[in-house]
Order: sequence, then C-alpha cells, then structure tokens
Amino acid sequence: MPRAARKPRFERQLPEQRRRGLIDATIECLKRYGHEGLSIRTISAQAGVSVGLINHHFPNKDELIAAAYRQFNGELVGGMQVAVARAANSPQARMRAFLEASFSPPNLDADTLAVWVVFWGLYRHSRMIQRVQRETYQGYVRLVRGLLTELLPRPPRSAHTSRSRSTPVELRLAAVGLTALLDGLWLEWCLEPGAFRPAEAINLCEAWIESLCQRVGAAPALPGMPE
Amino acid sequence: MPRAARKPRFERQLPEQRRRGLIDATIECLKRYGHEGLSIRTISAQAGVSVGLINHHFPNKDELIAAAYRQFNGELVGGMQVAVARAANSPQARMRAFLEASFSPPNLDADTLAVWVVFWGLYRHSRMIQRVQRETYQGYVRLVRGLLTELLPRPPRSAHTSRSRSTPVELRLAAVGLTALLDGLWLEWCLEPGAFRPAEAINLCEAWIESLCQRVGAAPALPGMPE
DNA sequence: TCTGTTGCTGTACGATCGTTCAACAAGGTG
DNA sequence: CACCTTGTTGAACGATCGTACAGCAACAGA
Repeated sequence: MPRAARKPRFERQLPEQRRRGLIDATIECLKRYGHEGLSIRTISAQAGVSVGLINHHFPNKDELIAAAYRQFNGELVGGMQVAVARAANSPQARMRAFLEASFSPPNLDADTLAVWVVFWGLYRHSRMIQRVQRETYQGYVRLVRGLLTELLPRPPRSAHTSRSRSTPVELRLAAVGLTALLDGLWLEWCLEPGAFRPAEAINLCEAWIESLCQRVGAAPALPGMPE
Repeated sequence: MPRAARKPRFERQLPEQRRRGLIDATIECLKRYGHEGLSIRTISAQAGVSVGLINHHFPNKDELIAAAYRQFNGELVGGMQVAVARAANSPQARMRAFLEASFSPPNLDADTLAVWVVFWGLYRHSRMIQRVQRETYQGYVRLVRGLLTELLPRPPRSAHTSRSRSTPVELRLAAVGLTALLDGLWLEWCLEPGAFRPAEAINLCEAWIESLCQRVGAAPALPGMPE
C-alpha cells in the first residue's frame, strides 16, 4: 500500500487554538440556529470535531458558552474602542465615530443582535453569564461615559456649591439614556430592519446628545428634578 | 367503603378554561426557569395536570408557546391602553400616563422583562412567534404613534410646500426613537435594576419628547421642564 | 341508575441531550 | 526506528425531551 497516500484522520492543535475554534463554532451555531444551536453535537459538527472533544477542552457546556459570551462581547467592545481611537481628536468626532461604529457592521447586524438576545435570555439563570457580563460590559460603559464626559460642557462656574456635585449624577443619567437608546434601536432594527435606516438611528442619537448639551449648557440640570 | 369520602382524581374543565390555565402555567415557568422552563413536563407540573393533556388542547408545544406569547403581549398592551384611556383628556396627561404605566409594574418587572427576552430569542427562528409579534405589536405601535401625533404640534404654516410632507417622516422617526428609548431602558433596568430609578427613566423619556417638540416647531413644552 | 361523551391520565416510544471513558493515533523526542 | 505524551475519537450511558395512544373516569342527560 502506498504510504504517501495516507492522510491523517485528524490534526492535533494546540489547546489554545482548539479552544478558539470551538468558541467560534459556538457563536456560528448561535447565529444559525439560535438557542437550539447550543448543543454539544451541533457545535462539534460545526467545528469539525468529535463530540468528546469539547469536554476535553472545557469542563462542561456552560463554561464553553460563557467563554463564547466573553469573546463575543470582548470583540465588539474592542472594535468600538478601536473605532473611537482612530477618530479625529475632538470630542464631537469621537462621539460621531462611536455612533457610526454602533450602527454599522459588525455591530448592526441581524446575526449579532440575535446572538446577543439569546445571551440576554440566559443571563438571569446563569451565574457564569452574569459574571462575564459584569466583566466585559464595564469596558463598554467606561467608553460611553468617557465620550460623554469630554463632550458635555462643564456646568457654569457660578454654580459651585451644591450644584457642582450634582453633575456626575446627571452624567450617569445621560449615559444611561444614551446606552438605552442605542440598545433599543439595535433591538428595533433587529425585529424589523425596514423600519428605519442606520443613518437615521445615528441622527436620533445625535439629537439626543445635542439636547443634552443644551440642557447642561443653558441650565445646569438634566431632567432630574424640576426646580 | 364510604362513598361520601370518595374524591375525584381530577376535575374536568371546559377547553377554554383549561387552555387558559396551561398558558398561564407556561408564562409562570418562563418567569421561574427561563428558557429551560419551556418543557412539556415542567409546564404540566406547574399547571397540575398530566403530561398528555397539553397535546390534547394544543397540537404541539410551539403552538402553546405562541399562544402564551399572544396572551402575554396582549395583556401588557391592553394594560397600557387602559392606563392611557383613564388619564386626563390632554395630550400631555395621556403621554404622562403612558410613561408611568411603562415604568411601573407589571411592565417594569424583572420577571416580565425576562419573559420578553426569551420570546425575543425565539423570534428569529419561529414563524409562529413572528406572526404573533406582528399581530400584537402593531397595537402598541399604534398607541405610541397616536400619543405622539396629538402631542407634537403641527409644523408652522409658513412652510407648506415640501416641508409639510416631511412631517409624517419625522413622526415615524419620533415613534421609533421613543419606543427604542423605552425598550432600552427596560432592558437596562432588567440587567442592572440598581442603575437608575423608574422615575428617572420617565424623566429621560419626557426630556426626549420635549426635545422633539422643540425640533418640530418651537411650541408647547411639557410641564416641569426648563425652557 | 344507566349510558354516552370526552376531558384526562399515564405509560411507552424514539430521538436527542450532556457527559464519561477506554482506546486510538498524531507528532515530537530520543 | 521505537517510544511517549497527549490531543482526539466515538461508542455508550442515563436522563430528559416531545409526542402518541389506549384506557380510565368525571359528569351531564336520559
């Protein structure tokens, strides 16, 4: 028998590479089949390996899912940070870059949003997902908060006693509102992609931010309390 | 043997009542166990019936889930409509009632949002869920759009050529943005209930609406806002 | 009290789930 | 070349899944 024709039945890989491949397959299955794609056999078939290999690299299925969620979140947040870092060095340009990155691929992608929703569905009943969420989401929150901090003007110096201490509180609300608007637009676009165009979403967010600037600048109070 | 002590092993119910009970049990299981609660045995145990009964009243599991989604959406949308109808007869008061209903139970409830997220996760890969979504969500969209229509002032008469036709477009975007803000705040509050208070969410939404009013025509502002 | 309808039970079945593990083999090392 | 380490396979296990169905029994009407 010709020994040159023999081909290895499989290829050994370094654990790090194989883990990465399994995580990628997990996310791909999630995109294709939703929550039902999260089975060992579906994932291993997608990765082109046998069923037993997953438990060789991950203690159990939940850990694989958590690792997938970590990578998924990390790459998206990382992409946003890169987009912002590449922007021109002005607060407006940086915010604009952030919004444009938010509403263009890979962020504004039906697959991406579908994956995200499945993870959200797991959130409440999985300690592991909660932990990953806490670890990765704070990078995103810091990014948004930083963009808003440099964008919103300082309150007038005349208000320097109790008013000045109210600003960080209002900044918190501003960040809450902006991320809510972003998340909500993502969701809406996912459920009905024809309802609006990405550019319109950007305009909505910029209108929100502009009204914030007007409030902070003109009167040093955000919609917290009517005085 | 004492015939008076004999107790029926089960109680027959009208199909309509039994179906309702099974649907309620389905939603309760979703609240308690998330996506994993959607099993025939879990639901039938919650409803206090045998495993076979579900397939007696529903052709299959997916139809039961779709029915549960229909009732779940219908009750929430109906509650909102009632809250708006009960409000004082001014656009501002009606919108205020809508927002207050949005950010108080049973809408702003961690269980409610958790159930919603699971349904969202099923959306992409279930024709039935998509159909129910289309049927029930349009009532909600009509409600929001109606509230905005009566709230936003007509554009100034001076602009009567191409400007006048741009108004419905802006109304569409206004509704998109408002529902996005609502959905996003729901989601954020669900993921981290301590991040903000419901009253703050209402204020954020009212700030959004007010800035819309200013854009469309510099006219009536909501009460409680610095001009 | 008897009878018919039918809501309801509960076992059974095949499919699929996550996980285990003994055996295999790829590829570096001597 | 033989050897060893270990990444990898794939059968097997018990549990659980959705569904089917034959029979039981509740309850109304005669």
